[in-house]
Amino acid sequence: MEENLMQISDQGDAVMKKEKRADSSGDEEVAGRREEVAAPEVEEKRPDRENDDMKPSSPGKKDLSSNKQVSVKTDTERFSSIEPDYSMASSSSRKEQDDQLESAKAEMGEVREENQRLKMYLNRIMKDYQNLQMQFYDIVRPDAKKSTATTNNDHQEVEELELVSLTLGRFSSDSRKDDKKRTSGQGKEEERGKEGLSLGLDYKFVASKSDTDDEALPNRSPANSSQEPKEEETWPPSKVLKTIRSGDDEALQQNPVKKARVCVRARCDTPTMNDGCQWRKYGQKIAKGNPCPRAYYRCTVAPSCPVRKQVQRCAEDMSILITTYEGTHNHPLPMSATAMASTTSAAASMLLSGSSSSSQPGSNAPPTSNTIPANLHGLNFYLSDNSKSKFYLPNSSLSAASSHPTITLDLTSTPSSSSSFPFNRFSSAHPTTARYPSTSLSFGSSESNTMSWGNGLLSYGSTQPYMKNQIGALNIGRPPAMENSIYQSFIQKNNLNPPQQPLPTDTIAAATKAITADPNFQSALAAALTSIIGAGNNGGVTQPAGESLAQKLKCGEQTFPVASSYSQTVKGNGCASSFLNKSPSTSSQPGSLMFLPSSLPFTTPKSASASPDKDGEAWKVEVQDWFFHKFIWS
DNA sequence: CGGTTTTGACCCGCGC
DNA sequence: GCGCGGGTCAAAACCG
Repeated sequence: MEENLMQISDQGDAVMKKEKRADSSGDEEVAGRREEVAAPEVEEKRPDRENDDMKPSSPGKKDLSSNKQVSVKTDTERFSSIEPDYSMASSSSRKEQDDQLESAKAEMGEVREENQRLKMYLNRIMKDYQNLQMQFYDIVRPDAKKSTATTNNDHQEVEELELVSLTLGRFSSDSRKDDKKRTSGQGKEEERGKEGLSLGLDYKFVASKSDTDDEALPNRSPANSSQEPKEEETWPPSKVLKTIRSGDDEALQQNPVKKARVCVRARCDTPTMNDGCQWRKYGQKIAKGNPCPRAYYRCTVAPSCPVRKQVQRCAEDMSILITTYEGTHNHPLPMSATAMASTTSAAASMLLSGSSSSSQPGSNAPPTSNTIPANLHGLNFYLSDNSKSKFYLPNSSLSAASSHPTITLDLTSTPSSSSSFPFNRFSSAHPTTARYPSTSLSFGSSESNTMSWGNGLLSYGSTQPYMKNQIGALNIGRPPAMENSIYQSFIQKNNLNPPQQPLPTDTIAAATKAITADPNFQSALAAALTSIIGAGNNGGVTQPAGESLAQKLKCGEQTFPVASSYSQTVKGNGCASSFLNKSPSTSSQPGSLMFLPSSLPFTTPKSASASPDKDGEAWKVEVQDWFFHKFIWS
């Protein structure tokens, strides 16, 4: 699975590159070369061309079907105007030119063949991936459900999950109405987040009832189940659009009922971790119980942006930086910032969805794992069954009084091995969140936490400009030299096997996003690749000048796996970096790694088809490992 | 000079 | 009502 998916990505990348190359070869590269190489021989080729016209499939000539051939002709004709110049050439040089033309054509043919081959690879890999994903669901879901019987619709539903709504923007919902509704009738049915995800990669569940729901509400009564489609129907895009139009900013701000916060714990040597956004410090306080001052920042990307963050060192471990995000950006974000923004938005939405149900007056239902996915499902997020069961809500007694429900993303866990990572979780114990209900997510990559985000928390934006942005959200900045050195020193200090790739700077975001994108991975991959390769040129919005992407973020470093099977098995070298170096998207941000799939090794897909035979546990571990490495190291 | 940071004052919610 | 603590404001200081 791990390798398979990586290969998918790499293959996909390669294919896309090839495609691009092939496509461009028709009009640019090859054409250009033709101008240099083929043109001189045109005149000489004229008899041949006539022959070609007479005998299109004449032996000895590469049959370059389609546009390339046409293009050659066109060029040939175009260059026929300079024929007299070349008529002066000697017969030997003509022969050379002829050979060059032949070689060029042959090369094009090879490229074409290779392209076809790679396409076939990609298709095969996609199929493998699908199969593996199904198997993965089969394996993971039982764990998630435990007592819940697995339905036979899983595969169907998995396929349905491939419908990805590609939108980016604020998605505030009329959740309060819904909440009221739900409160009265179906406490567990909250399916909408309360806060829109301005930067979230919205995965919209388009298909019919999802497996998530099934799993999310395993105990759901038939009546509830019957209501579920209704809930789904009450969440059509039109509603979203309406909400958007009506200005959910106002709605959000006018409803301070619960300002969800996303707390990110990560090991960070720098005063603040770089999430790609521009922040201005507007205050500092000594919080009770923590000698370290808490700094208050607000987003300055847009003057009216309501997003704020608090940064504070952990009292227990000064190396841990606790960053708490609050609010939703109301503006386009720099590419480098979309990841964190999406992450926090997703987490916030999760939290709101989950907490709201439990906080409903009269609702005795604790925010069990079942609740969350259901809530998320309706809105922008979708948690599959497995993730539901593993979603950890330590505080089951979310009080309605809490004004700041907090979800914590713990990136501080230190994996001792790829398969047994400590599951660091903390919640209300944390000073910043002590007053509020909290939800912990650890990205340290224990099985549960890793997969808890594994199903479509985030999806991919469809709008092209935003698509770029979203892809950018997957970017993993390559740390600058200084940072890298710090990281390396850390690795050395801890006697760790240094990874072969430079430290990803947007580790958190990348991990989160990638993890959350899992259920839609296939379609998203294709779309993203298409977008990236198609766009090719830039990474979208440039990094704000205030902070360099990789400047500070050194978070989650300890979550990096050591001597992973991934790195060893897949490729000895930094496949990610190798791709990334080639990535056209890196132009806008030197040193930035763009788009997650780039991290995937580009190797033969053999492991993909080989892995399905693994027993459940080993396979699961590998999957986890893959996720971990993929997201952390990409 | 404009933007950012610092820092004391102020506001507000909550608990007693 | 009062005190506490969190959060924000805004003037001054700082910086490039």
